[in-house]
Amino acid sequence: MKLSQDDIRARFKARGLKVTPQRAAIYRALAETTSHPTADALYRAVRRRYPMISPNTVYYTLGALRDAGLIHEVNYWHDGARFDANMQPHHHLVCLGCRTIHDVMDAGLSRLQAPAGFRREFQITGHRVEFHGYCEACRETGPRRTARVTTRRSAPAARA
Amino acid sequence: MKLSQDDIRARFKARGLKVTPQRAAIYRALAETTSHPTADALYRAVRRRYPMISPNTVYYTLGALRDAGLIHEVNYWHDGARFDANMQPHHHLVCLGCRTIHDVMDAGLSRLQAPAGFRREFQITGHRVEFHGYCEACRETGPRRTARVTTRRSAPAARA
DNA sequence: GTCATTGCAAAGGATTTGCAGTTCC
DNA sequence: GGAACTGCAAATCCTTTGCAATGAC
Repeated sequence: MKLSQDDIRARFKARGLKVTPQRAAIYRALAETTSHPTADALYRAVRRRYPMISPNTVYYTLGALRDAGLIHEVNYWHDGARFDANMQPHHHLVCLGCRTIHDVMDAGLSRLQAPAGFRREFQITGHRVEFHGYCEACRETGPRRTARVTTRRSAPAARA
Repeated sequence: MKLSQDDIRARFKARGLKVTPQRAAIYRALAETTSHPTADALYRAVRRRYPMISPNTVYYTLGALRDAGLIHEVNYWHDGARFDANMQPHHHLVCLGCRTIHDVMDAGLSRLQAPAGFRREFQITGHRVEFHGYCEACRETGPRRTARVTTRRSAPAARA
């Protein structure tokens, strides 16, 4: 989506974000692609126009935009591959507070289909449903967020 | 799930995997938890019983178990946080070949509900559906796999 | 005996931190 | 003026690689 400088300015203001050239460039780059880039890819992209920009700024900014509700972090599970020996079809519920992952067995969810258009264009092999929410213990604490993007360091050690 | 040494042996054999103590320990640790641990968490867990085990072995073994179909890699998207400026409710289709992510707008998918039991126990804030498959270009090549676990290095640079 | 598997050591690379200087409001 | 933001440099830590030794079949 093409955005004017004023569009961006207005969106930032509406969320109480300071407007800086770097920040606008990062948001613009993300808004104009549908490729779901990583933070690093955005860093590289924006650096073409702002060679001085630092990784720090990109990571910090993405965290700020996310917390402001201007962008989505598509996958919270980027803290490393996660494994599961349960081979029955099932889905997951992730607590956004403590990041615990619960198994959801539900036959109905396993019968979902992608829209017809995609079924023609793609060979669909499966799907997965991920519910998000808060467990009882985390209900009051709200989302676990830092100013930065990732949660790797603060994720609880999985008990295996 | 509790597994006897023989169970494990049988499962490995059935898939043509060599049986080694380390390998069995890794699989056992994963089968006995529902916590969806990371590779690193499993490394730490198994190391308690096999202090000599190397990270290499754990990563290598997880890749082998996954390729053999004995375990699932729950989240392929562990190659870093990915972002999206599209704030309308939507879902995703991931090509398992080239890792491209496509947006799927479908109102029906957005109305899914978690099973009642979970709705009581959790405060559900949303959900996400992720379809997996192969785009036309990748249809013949099959899954992109290495012996190892991650795909970080080989993921295509997102165009932003 | 052969080949997959393992351990060790070291490299790689994305992400994070501290901090000082700068910019926006 | 003050708080938020930025850049720089360095550290961190998970993950990967090369290679030689080992062990399963």
